[in-house]
Order: sequence, then C-alpha cells, then structure tokens
Amino acid sequence: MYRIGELASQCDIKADTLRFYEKHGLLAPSSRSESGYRLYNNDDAARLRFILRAKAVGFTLNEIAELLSIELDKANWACADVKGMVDNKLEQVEAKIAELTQFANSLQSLSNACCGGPDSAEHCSILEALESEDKQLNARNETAHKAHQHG
Amino acid sequence: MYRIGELASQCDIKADTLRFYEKHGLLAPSSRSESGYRLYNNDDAARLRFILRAKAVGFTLNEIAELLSIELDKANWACADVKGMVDNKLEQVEAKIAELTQFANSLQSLSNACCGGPDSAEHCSILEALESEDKQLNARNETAHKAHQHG
DNA sequence: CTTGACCTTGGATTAAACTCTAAGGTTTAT
DNA sequence: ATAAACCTTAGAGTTTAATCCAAGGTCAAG
Repeated sequence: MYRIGELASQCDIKADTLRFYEKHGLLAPSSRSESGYRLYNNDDAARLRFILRAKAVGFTLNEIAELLSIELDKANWACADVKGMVDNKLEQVEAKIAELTQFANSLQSLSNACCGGPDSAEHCSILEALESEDKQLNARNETAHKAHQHG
Repeated sequence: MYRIGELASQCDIKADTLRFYEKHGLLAPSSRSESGYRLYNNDDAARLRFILRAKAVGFTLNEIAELLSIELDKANWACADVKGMVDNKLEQVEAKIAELTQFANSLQSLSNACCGGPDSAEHCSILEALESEDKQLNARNETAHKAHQHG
C-alpha cells in the first residue's frame, strides 16, 4: 500500500496529477486509511503504469479512459477495436507531423533568406516575406546557400 | 474601408477572430464609423495578412505580437533579432516533430503486432504491451511483417 | 415601417492536462 | 510537545486561439 506521494514519486509524477486522474475517472485508490489518506495497492500501480505508457505513445487522457474500459472488459471487444484506436491515433499523429513539417520547411526558407547580421532590420528578408504576398514562404528547403546580402 | 465582416470574409476568418485579435493588441481598426462600427483600411488589411502569414508558418499569436512590434520599429532591431526568432521557432517545431515521430513509431509497432481481427481482445498484443514493462513499445518500425497470430 | 443582415459590448465556454492555493488535519521524529 | 513532512478538500489559474451568447443598436430594401 502506497500513499499518494509515494506512488507519485515512484512514477515520477506529482501527487496532484494522481488526484487529477482520480477526478477524471482514470484511477482511484482501492482504499483509504482511517484518516482519509489515499492508499494504492499493486493493481492500482499497474493501472497507473498502463496509463503512463499509453500517454507515452501519444494517447490523450480521454482515449486512455477508453482503452482502460476495454482493458476491464476485454472479452467484449475485438482486436479490431483496439487496433482501430491505435491506427486512428497514428493517422492523427502523422497529420500533425505533416503540418509541423510544413512549418519547419517554411521557417527554414525564411531563415536561409536572412543574413542574420547585426545590421538594421529595415530590409530584412524575413519581414519582407511576411509583408507581401509574392515572396513565397514555400518549402524549397535550399539549406545550402544562405544569402549573405542584407537580411 | 471595410467593415469587420467584409475584411473577415475577405481573409477567410470570422469577425469574432478579428475582435479577438483586437482585444489582444494584434490589430485595431484605424477608425470607427459614426455609429461605432469598426472600419479597416488597406494598411490594416496588410497587417492582418502579415498576421495570417506568420500564423501559417507556425508562430503563436504572442510571437506574432513581438514580430509586429519589430515591424513597426525596424530601424531599432537587427536582422539577427528577427532571424533569432525564426531559428528559435524552428527548433521548437523540430523538437515537437521529433516527439511526434517517436509516438508514430511506437504506434506503428503496436499496430504491427496486432492481428486486428474480430476475435476477442483477451490476448490482444496491444493491450499486453501497455500492461507490462517488458513488451517494448519501441521504434522498430518493422512495417513489413504484420503478425497474423492472435492480436 | 418592418424585416433581415449586419454591427456593438462584456462575459462565458471550449479543449487538455495539469498546477497551484488556502485552510486545515495527520504522522513521524526528536 | 512541537516541527517537518505529508495529507485532505474545493476551487481557481494556466495556455492557446478562438467561438458563442445575450441584449441591443444600425442600415438598406421593399
């Protein structure tokens, strides 16, 4: 039996987080001490580790709640259901990666176009690109030849 | 001179968004009609487009506010300052991409290990991996050979 | 002169996952 | 017996970027 602070430090999270998970139905201690302190047993700890592992692969707490409800009633769910959740999440993550990669490419183009010197930013290529339509912020990723003119 | 709805639809955003930007100091209309309607001129519109372009490359509104304050006072900033912001953002974006790539790899491993069939999830590899330490959720990305055993 | 589309304001709500505060009770060691 | 470390609760705050609401004013057309 662990008190909240013990379990928390064991798992490198805060006691607050554990209370938060409880409030949101993810994990309740299986008992309380006479004075009302939360007491977690090994099953509780295992459930917490399940939660943390699911978080580590990118599931949100809501999704983890769903996974936990499957965990507790495995017989009534199919592999297809579980795999569906994983594949779904994978798609979301890949979409986000694609978006961020776009950002990264545009930022790289901006950076490449700018001299980065101590001169006044009055003719800075980055600001100019943000000012006007035509200067494309596109993903050309010409990492090699940095401009050495002004900005 | 555009009223709020006009400028909004021109730029494919909502009037609410424009009021939000105003409240947060990003863009105020240069005048008001007698009856109090917001009136935006071409400079205002250009500023809005600056904001939207900066957003499109991944800057947050707070960061955009900073960029705008540089815009208005270019002479007192150096290219290095502007480029610094871009490079900084680029680092953040790349860090996020790295994290999400980790997620994607782990999710792919989980998915590969699961048969995805209509059978009961009682022995689902995905759930088992989340249950126990040793089943690694690591990024081995063996996309080719999907398991055909149970889950 | 009324209908409909548009505008005004301030404030509430959303999602996500905590994090912190205040005011107080419990345990443990000295 | 008292201080330090820990625990309890309810509730507010954080971040980001809107989005929605209510109650009401304005404007053009018919």
